[in-house]
Amino acid sequence: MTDVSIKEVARLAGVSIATVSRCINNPEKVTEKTRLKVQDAIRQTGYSPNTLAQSFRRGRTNIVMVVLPSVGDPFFTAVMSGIRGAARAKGYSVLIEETQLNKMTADEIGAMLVSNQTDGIILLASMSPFGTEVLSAKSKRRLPIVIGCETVSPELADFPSVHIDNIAAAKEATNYLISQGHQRISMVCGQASSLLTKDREYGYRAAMKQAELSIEDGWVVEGDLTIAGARKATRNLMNHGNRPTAIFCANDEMAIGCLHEIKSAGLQVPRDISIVGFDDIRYAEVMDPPLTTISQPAEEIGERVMYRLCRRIEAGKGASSSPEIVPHKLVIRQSVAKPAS
Amino acid sequence: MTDVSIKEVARLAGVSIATVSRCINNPEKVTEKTRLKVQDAIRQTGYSPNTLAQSFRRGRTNIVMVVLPSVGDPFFTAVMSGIRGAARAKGYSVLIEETQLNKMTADEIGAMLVSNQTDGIILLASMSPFGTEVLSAKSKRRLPIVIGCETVSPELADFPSVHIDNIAAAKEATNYLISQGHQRISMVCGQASSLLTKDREYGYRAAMKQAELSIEDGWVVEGDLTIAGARKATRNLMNHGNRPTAIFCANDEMAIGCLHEIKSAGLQVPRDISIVGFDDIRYAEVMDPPLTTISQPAEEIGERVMYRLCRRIEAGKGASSSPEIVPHKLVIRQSVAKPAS
DNA sequence: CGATCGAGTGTAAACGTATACGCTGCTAGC
DNA sequence: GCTAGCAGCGTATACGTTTACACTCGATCG
Repeated sequence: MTDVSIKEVARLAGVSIATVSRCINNPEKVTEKTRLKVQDAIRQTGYSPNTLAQSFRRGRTNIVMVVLPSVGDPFFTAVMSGIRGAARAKGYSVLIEETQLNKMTADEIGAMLVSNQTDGIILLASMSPFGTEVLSAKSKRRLPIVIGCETVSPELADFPSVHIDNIAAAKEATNYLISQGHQRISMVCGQASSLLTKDREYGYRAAMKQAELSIEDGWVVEGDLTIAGARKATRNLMNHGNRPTAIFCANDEMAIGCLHEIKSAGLQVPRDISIVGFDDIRYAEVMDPPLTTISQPAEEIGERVMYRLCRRIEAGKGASSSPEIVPHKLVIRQSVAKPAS
Repeated sequence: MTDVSIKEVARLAGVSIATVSRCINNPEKVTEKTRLKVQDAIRQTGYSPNTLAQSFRRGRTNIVMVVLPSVGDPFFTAVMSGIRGAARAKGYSVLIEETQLNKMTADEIGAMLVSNQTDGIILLASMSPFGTEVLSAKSKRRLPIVIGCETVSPELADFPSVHIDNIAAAKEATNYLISQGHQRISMVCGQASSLLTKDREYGYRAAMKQAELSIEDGWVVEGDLTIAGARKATRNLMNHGNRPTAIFCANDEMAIGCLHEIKSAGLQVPRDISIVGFDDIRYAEVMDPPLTTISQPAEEIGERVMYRLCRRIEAGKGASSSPEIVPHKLVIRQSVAKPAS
C-alpha cells in the first residue's frame, strides 16, 4: 500500500495512463468496458490521485486563504462557519491566517501572501500599508480577492466586498442610547489601524454631533478588541472626571470586558452605566445582564463572501466589484437603562 | 508582471536554472558573484518560486491539517493558537477541518483525509469508526498523525498524543462538589461518540462510587457541547423528580448554557444549584457567577502537539509514541456553594 | 610541472498528472 | 464498396522545480 501512481493502475488495467486519467476526470470519454477495468485496477491498487501533482498540473489548489484579525473572536468564527460551509459545497479547503489583532508585522503578512499556494484570498482584516501593497501586486497577477466585514480602504476599493453598513449601525446604536436619555456617552473603539472600527467610531461621532451632544476628551478610548484590553480601557473611563453614563463598545468581546470591569468596580449595569456592544456573539445573551448589541448576519456574510470569491475564481473577472451591503439589526436586551441622574 | 518562472531568471542572469535554484535553497553552494547576479535578476523579474511546483517536486506542502469538533469553541481556538504559533515558527500553514460536533458523516471525513494535501494531521476530535479506519490506512502510508486533547481510542493508540488526564480531572471536579457537601450530583456530558467526554464521565462516576453516592436514572444527560444543547439537557434535569443540587458539565460552553437555563428558570447559582465546568475558557471568569472549572493549558497543548507533529514529519518515525500528559488545575470561583438542604 | 582534488556550474532526468495530437478501426452515408 | 467522420485510445509533451551527475578550471600537493 505504498504510494501508487497512475502508472501502476494503467499497467494493471492494461491501458495507458491517459485513459486512466480520463476515467477519473472525463468518464464519458471512455468506454463502459475500459472504465470498469480501470475502476477495478484502482480498487485493487488502492490508488488515489496525487493531489500535489494535480494541483501543479492544473495550476489550482482548491485552497483559499482567509486573513482575519483573531480566530478566537466568536464573531469571526461565525463568519468562518459560513465560509467553511460554502467552501465545502464548492470543494475548497480553507487556510486561515491570523493577523493577531494587527500586531503581525508587515513583513510577516507579505511573506505569507507571497509564498501562498491558494486560489484566492478572503480578507476579513484590514491590512498594514505594506500588506495592501503586496495585495495590489497579487491582484494584478490575477489572484482573486474578496473582502468581508471591513469597509474597504481606498487602495482596495476595486475588490468585491460584503459587509454591513458599519457607520449606520454605529449611529443606530448611539441613537438608541440617546433616545434613552443618555447624554454623556463614551466609546471603546478598536486599534487606530482597524478601518472597521474607524467606521464605527465615525458613526458614533456623527450621531453625537447630530444630537448636539459633546464628546469630552478621554471619552473615546482605544481597546484592542479583547476582553483584557477593554477592561483596561474601561478603568480609564471610570476614573474620568466627568464619567459617562453609557458606553458604546466596538465589539461584544470588549463589551464583555467593559461589563466585567464595571461590575468589579462595584457598580451595576445598567443601573449605573449602560452598555451597548457590537456583533451579537453567542455569549452576548448569556451575560448578566444580557447585552444590547448590533447583530450582524455573520454566517451569511461568510457564505456570500465565499461565493463571490468562487465567482471571481471561476469567472476570472466577469464578477462585479460593487460592495454588497447586508442588513444589521439592533437587538435590545437589558444592558441599557435610562440614566440615573 | 505575469507569472515568471525560474527560466526567465536564469536567462536574465546568464546562468542555468540549477544555479538559480541553488541560490535560493543553498546559497552557500554558489559564488558571491553569481549570487548577486541572480538576486538582481530575481528582483528585476519579480520572480517568486511557484510553490505548487516546489511542493510537487519536494513531496511536501508545509501544510498540516487539524481536525477538531468545533472551531467556535474557545477552548479549541486556544489550542489552535498554540498550534498556530508553533506552526509559524516551523514554517507551516494550517488547514482546519471541522467535524461539526461529530455530525459530519464518515464519508465526508474519509474524503477529506484521502484527498488532502498535507504533511501531517493533528487530531483534536475523536473520529467515526470509518474515520479511524481511513486514518490507520493513512498512517501506514506514513502520514504523520498526532492526537491532542482526546484520550486516544484503542485503534489509534500507537499515535503520539498530548492531553491532560481527563479521568483524574473529572474526579477532582466531582470530589470538590462532594467535599462541599453535595450528594445529588448530576452530569451533562458530550455526545456518546466523543471519547473525551466519555473519560470525563468515567471520572465522575468513579468519584461518585468512591464516595458511595448513587447516581439516579436521568442524572447524567447528554449535551452536544454547545450552549443550546446544554440548555435543553438542563431543562430535563430541572424537571427530574429528585433534582440534583450540583451539576458537573463536560465543558464550559455547556456550563454556560446550564447556568443560563437555571437562571432563566428563576433559580440562583450557586445558592440553589452549583455548577462546575471544564476547560476554563476565557468567558468562564466573566460569567455571573464566575465559573468554577477545570483549567487546561490549552495553548501549551497546541504547541506541544505541533512540535511533536514536526518531529514526526522530520524524523519519519524516530519520535516516541507515548502519550504526553500535561497538568490540569481546578480553579475555584463562585459557581459552587454548599447545598441548601 | 603534472596529477589530484574540489568548488562552482551546467545538463538532464525525474516527480505525477493532464491533454493536444495522432493513430486505429468502426459506422454510416453516398 | 469506398470514404468521411468520429469515437476511443495511446504517445508524447509540458507544467516548474530540485538534484544527481558530469564537467571545467583553478589551486594545491607531491
